[in-house]
Amino acid sequence: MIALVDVNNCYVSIERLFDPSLCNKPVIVLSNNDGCAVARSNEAKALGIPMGAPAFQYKDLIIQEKVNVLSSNYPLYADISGRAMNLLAEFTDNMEIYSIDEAFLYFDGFGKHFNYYQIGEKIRRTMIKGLGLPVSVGFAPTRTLAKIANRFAKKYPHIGGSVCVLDTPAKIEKALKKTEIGDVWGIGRRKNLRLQAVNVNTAWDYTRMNDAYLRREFGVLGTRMKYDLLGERAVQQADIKPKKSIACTRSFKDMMMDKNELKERIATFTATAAENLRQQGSNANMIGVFLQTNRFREEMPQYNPSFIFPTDFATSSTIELNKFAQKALDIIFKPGYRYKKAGVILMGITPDNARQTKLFYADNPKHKDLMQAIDAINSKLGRDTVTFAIQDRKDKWKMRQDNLSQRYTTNWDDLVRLKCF
DNA sequence: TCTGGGGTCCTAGGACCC
DNA sequence: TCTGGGGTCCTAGGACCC
Repeated sequence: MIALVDVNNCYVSIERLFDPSLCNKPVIVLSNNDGCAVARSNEAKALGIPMGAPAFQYKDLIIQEKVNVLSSNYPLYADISGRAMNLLAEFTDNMEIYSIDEAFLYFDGFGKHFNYYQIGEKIRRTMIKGLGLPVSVGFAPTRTLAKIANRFAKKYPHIGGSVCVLDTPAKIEKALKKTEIGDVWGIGRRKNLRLQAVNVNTAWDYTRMNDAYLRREFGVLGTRMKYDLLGERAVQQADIKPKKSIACTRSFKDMMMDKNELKERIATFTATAAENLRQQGSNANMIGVFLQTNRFREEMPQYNPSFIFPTDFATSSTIELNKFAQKALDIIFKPGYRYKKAGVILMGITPDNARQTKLFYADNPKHKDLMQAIDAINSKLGRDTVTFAIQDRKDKWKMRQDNLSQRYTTNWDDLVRLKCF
């Protein structure tokens, strides 16, 4: 069996750990620049605030219903997520961390008569007691079914208290018949529409489709999904692999026209991406840069250029990468447009120990030591202690974060304070 | 006024090889 | 009139995930 464990309303639950007054109240957490709702408490969901809702469109409802609105605090969420994963890792020797708030736990070889409800309950108790986070647990023979089991655990918490076990063909069939096809893991908006057009409305309907048709219309993923839904493992566990692309992209608070300001942004994005690249011990062979105007302002002229530069050699040096990034910017920048978003993407990533050397070009060997020194200082004394001269010292580009909680677990100055009465 | 960020995988088609 | 067969690699774009 495979368990999918996920933290309920993850970011909201984490905020509640440090501010219990948020419990039992509608709460939403917003994306960068306080843009869209990316996490909602059950109370907020009940008010009809959808996932990804732009905050300004729900302003009236938020005021009227006294919805607590928070800016996202990613360093805090990443730290708590790490602790949650450590706790979960105690339950099995084979765990796949799927996202910041979910993990697949493999219970292979535990036998038919193992009591999965009990282990599910134990996981829930452990997470509440050890960390204060509410989780849902879904058990099933395959990953796609475990996702469905997890949905049921959330949807019908009275059935065994947020644990759902799909362990017999009869239970699986019943669950599939009750699951709309659009809610299946791997069916997005497009495929949902195409399936409904041929009268496939539930996950069960999908398993009744013939293989050749699924292969032709939905590719290999289409047939794999069918068998996964029937309880045969067709969707394999993902290995832990280094990333194949590393990006740093941001929307700006205001639209931007000045090329020098964009140069600074691109340099800063490159520095961040390169730092992540070095952290996984890799080098990049290509760097892509893009600009975007504001797509929501249709009356304004639109321009969304991008350019991918092959670097002359595999490198993780911020200095080298930024040279290419700036060249790319020179190529795509056109004056007169108001840019709303920009980004840098590192691609063609290869590990440090499998580096293709070039005959005519080489990395400056001094860069490696320099980067190591910079990374060491920044990791010890805080992000952005050492930056490149082209980078602004942040103040100017501060995101809109009107309701940011403290970095309770990642910054000494933000530790929780207790008062003695 | 205001609308996120960071990833993965698959496929078809082109270009190339012997 | 008529023009093989069997591959690999790369890329852009689409679709999906949280």
